[in-house]
Amino acid sequence: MSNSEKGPVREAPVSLTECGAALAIEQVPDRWTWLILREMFYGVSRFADIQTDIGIPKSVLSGRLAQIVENGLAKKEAYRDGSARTRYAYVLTQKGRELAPVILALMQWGDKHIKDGESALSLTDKRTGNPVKIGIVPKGGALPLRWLNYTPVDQPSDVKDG
Amino acid sequence: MSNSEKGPVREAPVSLTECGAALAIEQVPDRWTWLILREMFYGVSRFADIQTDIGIPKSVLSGRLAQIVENGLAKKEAYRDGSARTRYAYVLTQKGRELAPVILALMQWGDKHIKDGESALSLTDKRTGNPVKIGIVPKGGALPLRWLNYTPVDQPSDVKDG
DNA sequence: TTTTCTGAGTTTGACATTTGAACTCTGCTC
DNA sequence: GAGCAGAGTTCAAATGTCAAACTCAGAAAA
Repeated sequence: MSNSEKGPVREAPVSLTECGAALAIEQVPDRWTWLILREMFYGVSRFADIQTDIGIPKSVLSGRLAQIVENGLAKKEAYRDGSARTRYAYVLTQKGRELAPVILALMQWGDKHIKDGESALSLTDKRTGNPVKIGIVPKGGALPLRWLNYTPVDQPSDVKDG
Repeated sequence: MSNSEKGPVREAPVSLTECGAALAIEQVPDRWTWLILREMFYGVSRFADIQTDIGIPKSVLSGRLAQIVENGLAKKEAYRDGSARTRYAYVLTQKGRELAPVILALMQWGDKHIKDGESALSLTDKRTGNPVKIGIVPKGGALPLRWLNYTPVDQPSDVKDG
């Protein structure tokens, strides 16, 4: 990033109430909320599945899901597993889905700086199969989210795409 | 995003310990840490400046800064304001600076979904002056961070760039 | 020399949140 | 009508947060 270098900066040029980043942080304020959203990106949508996958206490999960729904990041949808009674799944809304670049940027950063360059998920352009990443692009130059394809790299898993 | 749609996903394809995003979240786990990093991106580096800018209790700031330094996101640098005694500033390392795409993606999302499209910061390509954004790009197609220029949009502020 | 000032903390004690375990509620299926 | 399972709620203990008061270092003023 860049600004003029005349003396130390004594305050942010954009206040907390006007800064999109600060406002976004209010809606995704903590570790658990991030991890829950990560699960939802992967398509994990049920209370118990999320709970065991990330090891969150049920009481906390319950509260976080309520916030997530209230903020419009996900919605509670009825589903029926076989002939069992109606249950609920939490699925991302458009607003929630559009957090994907944030999560992916986070992943890219973690892969580079914590995993020393090893990535557990490969991202490609669904049409061409070419690898993609998150980065700075001229306005209008980004690929739409719906062209993004992801495949786990290493461990034999059940999610795959074609 | 995309995966095959045969039944609900019951667990994430990438475990917490292998997922770059999950590992990244461990290093930036909460609201305060995000807000502190936001300050540092803007160049605010002094304890007292960060403290009053985001309204964090000193005791919490002290702890968070220690974590941030320990995780290698920033380093504590001596500085001397005029002839006064040596003091310390917290400045981002390369690792910390490379969180920029995450913060900017967050900002972009907040501007779109919380501020209804109004942005307080305009991002441009430093060489051409053309507007840029964060998005999905073919590998190798992203602009390097050092070409990024940001200018506060509206409020008469002291940070400017040319 | 002693005092004052200021940035950068630490300490304190009241308050809030998180945790894990146990409990509840609901409506199928046996 | 008993058992079961998913999705919670409730509880007490541990942990974290907050605001205010206190400490510490060293330069400068008195």
